[in-house]
Amino acid sequence: MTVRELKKRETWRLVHGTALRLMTERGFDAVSVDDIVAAAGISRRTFFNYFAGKESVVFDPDPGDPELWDRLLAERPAGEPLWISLRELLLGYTTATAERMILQRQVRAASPELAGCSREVADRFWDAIRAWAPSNLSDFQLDLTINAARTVLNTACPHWAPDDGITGLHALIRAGFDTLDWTTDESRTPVRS
Amino acid sequence: MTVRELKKRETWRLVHGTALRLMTERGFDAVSVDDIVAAAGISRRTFFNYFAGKESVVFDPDPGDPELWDRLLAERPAGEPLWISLRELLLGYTTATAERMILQRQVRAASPELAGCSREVADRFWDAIRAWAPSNLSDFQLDLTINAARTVLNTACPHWAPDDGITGLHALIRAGFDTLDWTTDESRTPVRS
DNA sequence: TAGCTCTCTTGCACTCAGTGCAACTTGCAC
DNA sequence: GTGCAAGTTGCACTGAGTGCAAGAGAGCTA
Repeated sequence: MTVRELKKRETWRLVHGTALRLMTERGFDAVSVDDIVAAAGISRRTFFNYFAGKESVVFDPDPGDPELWDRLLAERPAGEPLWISLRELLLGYTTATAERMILQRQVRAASPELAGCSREVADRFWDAIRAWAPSNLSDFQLDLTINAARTVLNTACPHWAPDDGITGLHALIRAGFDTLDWTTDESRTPVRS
Repeated sequence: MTVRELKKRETWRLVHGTALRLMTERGFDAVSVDDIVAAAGISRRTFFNYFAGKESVVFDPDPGDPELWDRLLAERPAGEPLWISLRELLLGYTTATAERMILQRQVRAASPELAGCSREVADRFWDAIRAWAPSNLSDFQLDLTINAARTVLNTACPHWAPDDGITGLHALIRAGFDTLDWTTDESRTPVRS
């Protein structure tokens, strides 16, 4: 890891942390990009080098996350039903990033304007899963299965009281996967070979 | 229907139609609000009286839709499993608004920038459904069920070739509801009494 | 360590979305 | 017709996001 890469990662986390702190205090709309860059001590233009927009600062994955995704995907045993894999991936991811999940939840609590914004977990994570998932499904069915998992998380988050800690979220995720479970019909349970 | 209400409805449809035509030709980002109001012959400020933002002009429900929702909800027989009701509601809604669905699909085809924007059917429609749905479910399970139906539609739309007409979309919706079907386990099939 | 190069940062000027306000116009009721 | 309420418009403003060109700093090589 070169000095440059290290600095970039540090700056990313500085800006990210600063922004989420301010937004937890005042709400998303009440914090301008100028507020963030002033508090973080960088220029306005640099902010947009790191983040495509103001929403990205809340929802983009940590620069270290792709490594985590690879590890989580590698841990899934061959032959596991896809629906179970998805559940375990989400549980693993939310465990490893519990601190961020709670922060994001607090920003949302302070920012009703973010309501319709389902991006709890980065798109790129779902893309990685889609590329990894078994191919014995049509494109449509694969997208549908993955989007259903996404929906479990997106539905669980607003019902989650972050005071309960990350285990509260986990309970909702498990309940959601159980509710939508379609592994009861063995004949259409997709599995990785 | 007073003259005022009639004019409002006409203006709404004029602006909506003009905007979607321009966006189909050039793409969402390449059409500015100034372009729309110039083509529709209204003032910039009036545009924002009708629509909360540029996205709203694409995704807001037609002023006549709430009437349609009421009719569709009233048509569902008592005792029908919720999952089936949701399927039929979506089929009914997309049939009645086929023309708009196709237009929206074309705008999306011309506007990759709208990709992450799952709003095929207005939030207010889902709110109406949530208020109507059976109460023998926890809040979480109800939200999850409704969001799962939403996910079927949101997943179906990008897989839909609008050249196939609305029946192409219907086939995908049916297939999606079948894939996620959890009425196979009778004991947890929610039903309206 | 001097010098070259490539990356990242910054300031500036610009476009466009969205809002508050006050003046004006038009439908509607009495 | 007069008066009120609803709808429209122009204007001036804030804030997000972008293109560009100049400058600062990292990293490599001799």
